[in-house]
Amino acid sequence: MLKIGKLTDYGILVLDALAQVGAVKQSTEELATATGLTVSTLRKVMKTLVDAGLVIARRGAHGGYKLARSPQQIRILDVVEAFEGPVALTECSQSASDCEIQSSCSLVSGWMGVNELLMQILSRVTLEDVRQQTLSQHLPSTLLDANQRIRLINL
Amino acid sequence: MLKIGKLTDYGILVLDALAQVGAVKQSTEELATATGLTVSTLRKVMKTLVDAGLVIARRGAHGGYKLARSPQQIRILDVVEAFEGPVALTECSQSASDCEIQSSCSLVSGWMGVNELLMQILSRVTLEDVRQQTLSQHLPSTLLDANQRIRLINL
DNA sequence: TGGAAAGATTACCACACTGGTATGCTTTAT
DNA sequence: ATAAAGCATACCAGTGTGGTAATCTTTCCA
Repeated sequence: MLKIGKLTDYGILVLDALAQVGAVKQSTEELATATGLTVSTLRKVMKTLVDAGLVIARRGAHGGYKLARSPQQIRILDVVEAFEGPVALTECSQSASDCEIQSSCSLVSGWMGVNELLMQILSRVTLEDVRQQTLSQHLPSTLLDANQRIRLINL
Repeated sequence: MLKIGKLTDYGILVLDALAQVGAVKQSTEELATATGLTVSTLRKVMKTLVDAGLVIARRGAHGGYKLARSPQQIRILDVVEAFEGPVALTECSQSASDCEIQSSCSLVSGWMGVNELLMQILSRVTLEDVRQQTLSQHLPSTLLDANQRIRLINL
């Protein structure tokens, strides 16, 4: 399935909600109703978002959350890495040292390339792109045919 | 971490081993020693590979496995989908109907775009690419800078 | 034609991870 | 001082993954 976790998805959801209201601070309660998440779950999400520096929190009375920077400056990669850790398709792409299966090591650099490609994609898509749904319009599947592989890779 | 499962990794490993010997059939035992996997684990991997039509099996005495087609014709996407099922970053990208959290639905088409992008990448990288490690040479990270986002997306 | 070689099928289990929830602590404005 | 609000921690159930074994079926060949 190659999926991201639900928490990551929730993270985007929250960021979207925060982007919607601009610079206004939002409390946990407000975000809960805006996103449909429970307060408990939200807390966990917010912690990750704050730790990653994507959201700024203000404690105490009249506190709340707001985006640390504009939606155009928030890369999907940042969000994914905040929740899932470093993008590493295989164990080896993460720490090249502790390979259990020796023979697989010959393939490591091949996987690294794929990994790199995916990261390039995720780092080029921003929260704003996802919010505005611009990607799907720009990407009819007929637009890219098999001949364009080299161009895509060499860009 | 956004990782693929170990079994998927093993799958690539096996395909690599099969590619190495060309048209010669390989038995489970031979593949086990070639890959460093146990026979039991291999059996599970082989079933998936055969079911997906990536590998052809011949039963009975003097049986064995061989690639169903050339490494250039085996897309990484095929392998990933064989082991992981359809690529779907979020639940919604898979079946748009059963959205639990209503508000998230506004973001679905945004995610679909990202999903589509990833699939495009994975469908353009072949087993041969990974084996020859051509990707990493073609992809110094300096080659793609932030300005090229639009070009990548519109390609 | 029977036995050996080889793949196919099924089932089971331990472990880790994810998602969800609750409980209590610390900070800050008024 | 007190209430509002975020922070930290811990716990638990369900699920998925990876690993392994036991048994069945097919095919070749002596």
